[in-house]
Amino acid sequence: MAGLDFVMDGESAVDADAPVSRAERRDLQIQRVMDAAKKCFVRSGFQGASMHQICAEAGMSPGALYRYFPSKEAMIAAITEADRRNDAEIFTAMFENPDVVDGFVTAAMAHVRHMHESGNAPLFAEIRAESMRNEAIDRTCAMAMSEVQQAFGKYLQDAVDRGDIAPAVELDAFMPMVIAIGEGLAINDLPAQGVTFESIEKLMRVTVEAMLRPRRKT
Amino acid sequence: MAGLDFVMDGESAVDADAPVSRAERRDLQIQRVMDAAKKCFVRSGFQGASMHQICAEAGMSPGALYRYFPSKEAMIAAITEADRRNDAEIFTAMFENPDVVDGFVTAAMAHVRHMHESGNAPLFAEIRAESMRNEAIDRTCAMAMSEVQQAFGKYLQDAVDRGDIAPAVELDAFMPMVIAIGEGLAINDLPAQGVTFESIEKLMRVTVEAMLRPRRKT
DNA sequence: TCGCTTTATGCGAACGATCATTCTCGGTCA
DNA sequence: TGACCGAGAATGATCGTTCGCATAAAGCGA
Repeated sequence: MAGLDFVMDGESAVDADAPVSRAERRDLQIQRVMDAAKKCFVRSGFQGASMHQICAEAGMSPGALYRYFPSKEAMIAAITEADRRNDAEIFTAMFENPDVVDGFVTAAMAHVRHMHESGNAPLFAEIRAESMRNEAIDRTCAMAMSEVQQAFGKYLQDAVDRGDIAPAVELDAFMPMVIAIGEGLAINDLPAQGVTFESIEKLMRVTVEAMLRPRRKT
Repeated sequence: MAGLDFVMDGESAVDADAPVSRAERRDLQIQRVMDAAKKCFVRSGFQGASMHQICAEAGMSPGALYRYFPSKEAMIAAITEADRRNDAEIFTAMFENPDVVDGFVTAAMAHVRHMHESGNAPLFAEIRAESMRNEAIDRTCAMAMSEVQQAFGKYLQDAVDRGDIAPAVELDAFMPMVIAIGEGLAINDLPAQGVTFESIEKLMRVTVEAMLRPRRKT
């Protein structure tokens, strides 16, 4: 009788599917829904993707899906936050590089690479468009990015204080402009247009160098 | 009985609405619909804005509106093309400036200014997001911009040939990158974030100068 | 370990609302 | 008179969401 306990059987073969607690399984299901939702949002946009499509992609019924997310808006918020937080993490590596220009260029290139490989550019464009009219999404973005922005500001200010760099404009103006430029690169997925990573990095280095250590006069 | 004809009453006051031919009136109505649609698309996005909302904004019934546009998709295409063409025109002034750096910076600043004043940034973001998943919209964008891009390429090539500039990377890579950066600036509406036009122009000039006339070595 | 209750999970039909679009018909011009 | 225009109800489809019900798992006193 005890031999029929399939839970024990599963454990002896692979521990990939069997020995999961209630809470673990729940997290797994949430992840499953989010993966499906992300795929649908990339394909059709937030408003364009229907809950039925997301259900089909997740292999789940509407009744089941709504056990994990109370509404479509909550799903959009969750996807947005996860995506923004993921992007933000890439930049944290920058703060350990003592050379500001090199640190920034390296981090930005990692971001470009990640955007290209993950195919998340359409999702990012969608998030950006949505955040301009949906204040809740805008706040979600701001929250997820605020830590990196603060760290970035401090990173730059330290470099200014020690005389390593002398930005062409005040940091208050510099930060938003760099972020804007970065977003442009993120949305456009240049490698997909045939631009080599080498070209991107070269031009980015020249640009950042000029912004942070401008020539005396013109 | 004739005194009840309010159309004739209007003529006696101002000639702004009365003496129009059938075709002229049709163009006027089309413009009215497009203005309303643009407003709704800015507010709610392409998918989020309903035809009923657009009808209400235009002060028109669905039956009337569908006399001028066969479908919502056609309206999206029309709005997209008009917006892209409008943006493209701003850049044509650049090609008459013999100084490439100054020409580009001046045109780009005009674009930033226009984006800020017209409040079209959300519409642009929406267009950009939509063009990544809707091939028809993508083609509409490409068509509207192709002339300016070609002219821009020629403008730069001429400057290269006469030794005025020496871009940090090949023009084939330079063009998409500059466009990407420009889109980032367009979406972010920096003046709305408190960044002054002076700061934007200064950093832009430093950047463009560095991209087109890079320092010898690093 | 056994039965019993409680809770969590999943399905899929069904809901009312809203969607883009069409139809019908009366009015207005050339 | 005939082509065009406009209103607004109506259409079928699809939307996000809910409901009822069945099953599986966890909790628990004995």
